[in-house]
Amino acid sequence: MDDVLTIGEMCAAYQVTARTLRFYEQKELIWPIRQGSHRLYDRKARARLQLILRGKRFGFSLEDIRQLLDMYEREGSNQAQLERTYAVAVDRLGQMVAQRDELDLAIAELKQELAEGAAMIAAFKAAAE
Amino acid sequence: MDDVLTIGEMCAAYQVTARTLRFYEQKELIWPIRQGSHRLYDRKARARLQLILRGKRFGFSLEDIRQLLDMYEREGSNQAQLERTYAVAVDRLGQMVAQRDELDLAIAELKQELAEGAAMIAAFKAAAE
DNA sequence: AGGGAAATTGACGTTGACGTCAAGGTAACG
DNA sequence: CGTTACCTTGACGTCAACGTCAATTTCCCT
Repeated sequence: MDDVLTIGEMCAAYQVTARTLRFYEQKELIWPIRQGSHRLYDRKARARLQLILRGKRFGFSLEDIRQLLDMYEREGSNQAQLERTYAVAVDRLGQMVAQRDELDLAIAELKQELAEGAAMIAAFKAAAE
Repeated sequence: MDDVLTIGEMCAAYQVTARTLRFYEQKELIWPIRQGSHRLYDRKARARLQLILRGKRFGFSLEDIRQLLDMYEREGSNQAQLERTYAVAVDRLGQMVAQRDELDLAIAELKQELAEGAAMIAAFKAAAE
């Protein structure tokens, strides 16, 4: 109990499967310690996993996340890289807002159709002649 | 010019590729007229395509759309089927709302991080130790 | 020492919605 | 009649993010 978790404990703790953890490792998103052939996840690895899961909630792809993590792992205080990271985040935010607006629109439309009588029914009826 | 469009004209008119149209046909979403081996899209086919594209904007899967279209093509005024269609739409609306709420939350979080200084920067720095 | 639980690597499978050739058929224009 | 543009079918490829075996180790407990 040296502040490291086995893969099974990680699964329980973060609600992910072992396959997922190995997959992230293969994709170079995380590097657990090796004790023999077994994996052990220390604080750093767990912090990275948290960020990965967080990034996913924000809708970043795993590749986006890898790049973001890499930028910081490599040369944290580099101003240029810092700005690029910021830009990536702003960009993603823009996408998210756009996506939400579209979704809002679609929701409003669908709601109205449902209110107007019968879902897409009127529309579908029209198509069926 | 008998109120039918060739596949190429359809592509231009609806901003889809020929592959997409053939794919929809293969999935039994649309049935263009055949003139020899060539396809011709009449008003009905075009109406169906519009509905398909519309359904996609609502986030329905092609399979959902096929089922919805089928229900109405087959026996439009069947009360049971009508209710099932309605239920599908309500269900989908629920999903959309849930998705939007999640998105709103994520947007708020990301915005705050950006405001707090440096995107996911603080977080990523922490992970890099 | 034995035996079940937990881990390992490797490799192929899945899902959805098409993309991308390849190898022709056909139709319209001059 | 030729050529060029458009169309056809068929089949395999792609992308993301894992799932699902299978065949072995390795660990922990009694």
